[in-house]
Amino acid sequence: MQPASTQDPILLASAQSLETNASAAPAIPDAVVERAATVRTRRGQSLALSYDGGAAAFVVRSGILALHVTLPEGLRQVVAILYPGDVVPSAFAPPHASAFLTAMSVGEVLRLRSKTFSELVATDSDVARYFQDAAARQAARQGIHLAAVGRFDCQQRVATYLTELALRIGVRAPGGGLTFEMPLSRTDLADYLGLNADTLSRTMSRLRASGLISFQDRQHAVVRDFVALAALTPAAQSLMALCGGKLSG
Amino acid sequence: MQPASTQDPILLASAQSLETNASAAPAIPDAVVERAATVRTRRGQSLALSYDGGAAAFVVRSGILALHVTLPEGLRQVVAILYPGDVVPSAFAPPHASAFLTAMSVGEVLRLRSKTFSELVATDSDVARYFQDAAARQAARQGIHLAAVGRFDCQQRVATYLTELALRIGVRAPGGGLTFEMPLSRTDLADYLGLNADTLSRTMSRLRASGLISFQDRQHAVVRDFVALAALTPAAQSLMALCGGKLSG
DNA sequence: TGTTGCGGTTGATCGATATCAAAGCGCAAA
DNA sequence: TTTGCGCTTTGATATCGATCAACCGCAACA
Repeated sequence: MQPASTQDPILLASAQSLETNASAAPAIPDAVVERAATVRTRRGQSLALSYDGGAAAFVVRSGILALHVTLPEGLRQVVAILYPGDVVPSAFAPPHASAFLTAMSVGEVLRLRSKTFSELVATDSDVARYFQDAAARQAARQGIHLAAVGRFDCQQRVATYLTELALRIGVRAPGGGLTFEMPLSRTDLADYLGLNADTLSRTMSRLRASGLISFQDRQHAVVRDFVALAALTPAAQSLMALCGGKLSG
Repeated sequence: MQPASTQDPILLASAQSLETNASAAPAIPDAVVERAATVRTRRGQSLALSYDGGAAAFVVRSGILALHVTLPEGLRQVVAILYPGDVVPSAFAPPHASAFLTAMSVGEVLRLRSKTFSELVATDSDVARYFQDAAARQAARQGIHLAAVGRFDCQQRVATYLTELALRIGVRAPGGGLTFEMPLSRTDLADYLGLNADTLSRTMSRLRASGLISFQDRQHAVVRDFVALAALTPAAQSLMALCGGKLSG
């Protein structure tokens, strides 16, 4: 496979078929919904990973969440961004790392006791299949993200993030391009990408200056040239496969 | 069959005894073993993630493996190091990323068709529980590792890796300290830690010069002062919880 | 109305790490 | 043995991103 170029037909195809590719997460099994408490989130709300002192498991129904960890010395890292369909048993979070979930938008999250969820996975084959799918999707995304943090330069990381968001939640803007709401604050995004917030801001400004993106306000981005943006990230193809289910051809 | 650590089943961290190894991987369910092909690995051997053109799932029985990905522009990243008990369905690997498994030591790996494994998880509650445990352990480790790559400086990353290895496979050396075999080459380790190989080599040399570690040869490390080494990584506590007993004092 | 605080942006500077280059080492094939 | 090659180490230099500091916009609030 070739690196992405601006002429890449796959990229073009994706840019043109964005309306249809809204995320392909399978429906959450009824057995899970029935046994879960529904939590309606608002932006900024944080959810403890424990629940009456016991472990909990979360399933994202809608909206976007982030899983934060803080290690000693004040090192903060956003370990994962969670989209609808994703599953987070509290055991997924590293121990002794002050882990917590934060809602980045309004949405709904299902919460169960870990034991309940675990039993469901063990006894209900639909839930088991659902869990396997979710775990695989999330692991694959984490792999890409690790490669981005470990190997990409600043601009590539930012382009990767923007490309993923555009694919996941972008909608066609009136003047052409794709609009979406930026779920993470600049600070959280820096913690996600392994960058300094100042550096991130500079990189954003450079992308804005180059005309690839623009901002209505800090939280509303417009991708003016998706193909050029995607060409900036070495992970473009992988992102298409992960986030744009309809273009696998 | 087993890695070198069988000589000393109880890990000792300097003078402090570790409690029973809470993180010891549970036994692989018989149902998995019965349906799997056993692959005996030697160091350097690579295993394709597909199997007769179909997806495969792997379960590590003994030894250590690495999951490599290569993104366009030649960016290599070791996405995970796999220890006994770990599970890797090929769907865990990012798509379009030239992913493959490489054995880093002699060992045994069970290989199944993905479909077979998936059905087992869906129908056998022991397997389902096993898979959940493995997925959680691996996700938690990945979280720590992401934080290390995203937020730690060079020395902290190396100390983190060495601490984890010492906890997992270190055995007490005659002259005091903990010995273990380094499963990754310097190049692979650099790709795992998100560092340049030159920089990694320099950092190792500095640690060696400071007396914390020494090398019999490139692949045989001796941790001379585990406590001091662990003190260099902000993730020490998390690693203790994930990889072995806990620091008692 | 001013004050305070927080998050974001931008500039100037510094330093850790990447890059480039050269040499040593280990190992396998010839 | 020699040859060759890949991995490792080490030195010199370059550079990207972090750090420090100032300022802005905005919201909460007295």
